[in-house]
Amino acid sequence: MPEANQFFRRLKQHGYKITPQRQAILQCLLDNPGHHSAEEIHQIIKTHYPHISLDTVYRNLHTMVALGLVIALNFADGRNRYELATEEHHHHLICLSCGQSEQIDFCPLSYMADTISRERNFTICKHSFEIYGYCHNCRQNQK
Amino acid sequence: MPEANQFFRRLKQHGYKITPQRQAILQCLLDNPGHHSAEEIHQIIKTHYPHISLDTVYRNLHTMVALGLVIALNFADGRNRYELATEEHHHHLICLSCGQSEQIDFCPLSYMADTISRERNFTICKHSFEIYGYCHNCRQNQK
DNA sequence: GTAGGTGCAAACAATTTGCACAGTA
DNA sequence: TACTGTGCAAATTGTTTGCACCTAC
Repeated sequence: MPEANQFFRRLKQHGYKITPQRQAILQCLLDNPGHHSAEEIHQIIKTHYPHISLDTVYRNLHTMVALGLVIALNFADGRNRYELATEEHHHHLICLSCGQSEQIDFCPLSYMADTISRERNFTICKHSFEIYGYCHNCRQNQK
Repeated sequence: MPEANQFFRRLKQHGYKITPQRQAILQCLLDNPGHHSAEEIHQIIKTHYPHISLDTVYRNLHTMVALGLVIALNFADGRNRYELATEEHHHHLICLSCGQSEQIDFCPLSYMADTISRERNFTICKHSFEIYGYCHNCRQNQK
């Protein structure tokens, strides 16, 4: 696992042990680009590592977010999604019918961040920009 | 309640009855501009209408969102916020420490909506754009 | 060997639902 | 009167936590 090593190194640097569970979670995120819920990640890992518990997935995603290895997204369905922090920064078009999402490369914050920090005296940590609606396929099927 | 009548009319048009609970919820949103969680709305109403149940608040907010009278916002803390659909469209700066929010009048979608609908073949229903960080006060206090 | 990590089960918080009764139209 | 709406309690969903055992280092 070539790419994975940089993540293991960063875990170690912060005093975290490299357990098989942590390896599996990172490998899963590397192998499956895009955002996934904790439940999805758990299901994917279980196919080749049946004994991992959902709690462990949550716990480790949480620490990986805290270390900046992983980014957490909150979508409108009340379920968090996670993706590797290395992925290009982007936002999403999310279909309310099939749940599929496409990327939007444009980020409004890139134009606003400086102005907001300065004029509003606000330290920006993270942001969300997601667009919900119906994709081409689902619109067709509903007619 | 002058302003409230237009909402009652729209409920009636769709075959919904005007119950005191529904009146109280709408009045609460009219009297308290901005977004509030279901729990907050329930607490506010209980001060002068002690017998309303939280379930009823949820149920009615849900139908009001479906009718377009109310808008639901999902913030990062996993609790939905609701505001009247008549309020000026805006987004938020949300402090991760004190939870207070300020409005941002700028909406990135106003510049992108047409392009996305056309180029991505996507029917836009709603969107989120919220910026999280630390407000001036909280940054001061943490030092 | 030892501290941190895991799995299990139980706890939690936000929200939804089934059901019998109550209240609007 | 008829049927929608309500309150209560219980169920559900996503996530967190306490605890005893396990394992990476």
